[in-house]
Amino acid sequence: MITSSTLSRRERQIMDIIYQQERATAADVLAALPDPPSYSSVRALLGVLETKGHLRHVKDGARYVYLPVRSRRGAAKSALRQVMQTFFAGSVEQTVATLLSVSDAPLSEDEWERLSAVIDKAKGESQK
Amino acid sequence: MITSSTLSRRERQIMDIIYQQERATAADVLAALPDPPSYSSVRALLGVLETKGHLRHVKDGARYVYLPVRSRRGAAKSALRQVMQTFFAGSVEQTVATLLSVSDAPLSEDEWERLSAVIDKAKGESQK
DNA sequence: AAATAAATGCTAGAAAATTAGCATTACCAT
DNA sequence: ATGGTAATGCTAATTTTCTAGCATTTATTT
Repeated sequence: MITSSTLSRRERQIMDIIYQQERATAADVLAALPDPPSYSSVRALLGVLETKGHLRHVKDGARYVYLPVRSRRGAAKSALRQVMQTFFAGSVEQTVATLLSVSDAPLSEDEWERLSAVIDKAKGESQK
Repeated sequence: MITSSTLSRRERQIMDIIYQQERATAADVLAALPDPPSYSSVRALLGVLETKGHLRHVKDGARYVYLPVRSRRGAAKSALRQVMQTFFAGSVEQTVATLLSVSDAPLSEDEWERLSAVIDKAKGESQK
């Protein structure tokens, strides 16, 4: 299985950037990397990630645009599951509670509404 | 700042294990590591993590029990923030929605209750 | 079509992470 | 107290990761 814990430090940084941007060229990745290495290094790492099956690329004119092989949603679920297991002993409740304390700005009335709606909807789904 | 993206692969695995168990000896970590290396290797890595300031240890009889320097809650918040940024463009709402689809077993009536309570409580807090 | 710019393919070297071994020290049961 | 067990300290070697350079190919512009 492709779990983030098999990725090296740079590989993980790059995967995060590409998930965040959905798609990215070598130059995009370079621009977003902390302590950026050379352009060559970035390309080499993208090649490694492609070989390992985490990325694929499409051509856009002269250059490659890299895309994650795994869907964003799938990767997100794994990541959340991982955090939930590591820090909250698998408790959805605790995880949500902490999540609510994480956002920078307090949520607006509207956002609270939508959040409640999300919960109700999920609740409905689960009881079908 | 201590962000998980500065940790090497093994270091990250070890930190996860220790956060999950709250505290752990070298033997505990070894037992929990995937593709476990030798006992010596684990001890060496624990030493590195301690030098870098991520772990500390207390003595328990003959051996060291390692503890995270950073609080579990603090580390959890960072981890969640990171996932939220990477996969959900910072949207609490979307993150919660996905989180609800992650748990293995469907939530019980009771759990839904508590979840709603968590939301209401957080909502109350934010409006003080 | 040619010149230029910008991308890739490939290879090799440097740095960091990971591993293991051996000597030594600390604990515990008898 | 002492013999045995189980831990640590330290060091060195291997492996993996990370990096950069140069040759080549592809696209674009004039």
